[in-house]
Amino acid sequence: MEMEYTSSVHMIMRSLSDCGSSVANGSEEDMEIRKGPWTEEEDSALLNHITTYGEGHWNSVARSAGLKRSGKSCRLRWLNYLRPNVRRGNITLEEQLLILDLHSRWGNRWSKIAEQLPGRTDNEIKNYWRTRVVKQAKQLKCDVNSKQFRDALRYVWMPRLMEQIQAQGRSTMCVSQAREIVNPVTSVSTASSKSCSSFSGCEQFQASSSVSDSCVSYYSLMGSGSGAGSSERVEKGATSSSTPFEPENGFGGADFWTDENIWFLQQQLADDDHL
DNA sequence: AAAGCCGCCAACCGCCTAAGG
DNA sequence: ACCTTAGGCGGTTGGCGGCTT
Repeated sequence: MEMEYTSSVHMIMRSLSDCGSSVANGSEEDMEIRKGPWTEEEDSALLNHITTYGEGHWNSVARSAGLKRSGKSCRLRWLNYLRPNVRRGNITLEEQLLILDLHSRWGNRWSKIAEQLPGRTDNEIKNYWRTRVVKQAKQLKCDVNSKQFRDALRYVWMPRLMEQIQAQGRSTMCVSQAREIVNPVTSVSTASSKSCSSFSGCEQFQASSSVSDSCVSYYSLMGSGSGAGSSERVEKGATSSSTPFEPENGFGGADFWTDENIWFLQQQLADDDHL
């Protein structure tokens, strides 16, 4: 990989010197930096260039690919869209669970979280968090950073998510593993309505900590760590993607934050207030 | 059918850090 | 040691499309 990168750099430098004169003699107009949505032509120019010379040295890439874009813009377009194995479309329940869990551990470290979800970009995870989770926090009149909301996520949402995952009839091995770790005494299927009916008294969860570990191991168990091998690109608006998680019935992409679940959580928060 | 609203997401912006001169 | 540049990251925004009235 490292060697590949080095040789790519070399090739870029060479291609740069090839087109250097045209850049040097370019008019002011040519130097204008384009902004806004990328065109198909730009995409293919960037893709072709990276396919040939490799990634990195983005300012050089922008110039030598003949793009009137900033290096940053090229990098972002590559990472978030053109890169092979980028997955777009609905975040699966399992991914939601993992995001919630990792966020509880690492906070807004989006790129770090994204590393644990192969094919997902930090941008997508960040968007998910802001458009779904933060929205729900507002709806619940909670500060997203408050202990109350964090506890709600950990002791109510996450077990509920696991229930729903289980309800899909998939990943039973992992869910049972997670159940063991989350609550060695009480099964999660009852946890959401009993042991998690109040956040107080759930300290043993914190002590035993980790849904995280189970999530991560779950993810690798399901084979996502391999990079999935699928390099198809999903066009804007498309929701399908061939992921190890996606059930045939399409439920995997379903939004967990349903009215029913919000109502449920509100009940839990209300109960908690009364204690 | 049209207008207004809202949610989602692609892309930009600004800041920070590391590397190189 | 300092300055400059590039890359990376998180926050923010603008536009598009779908939904509601």
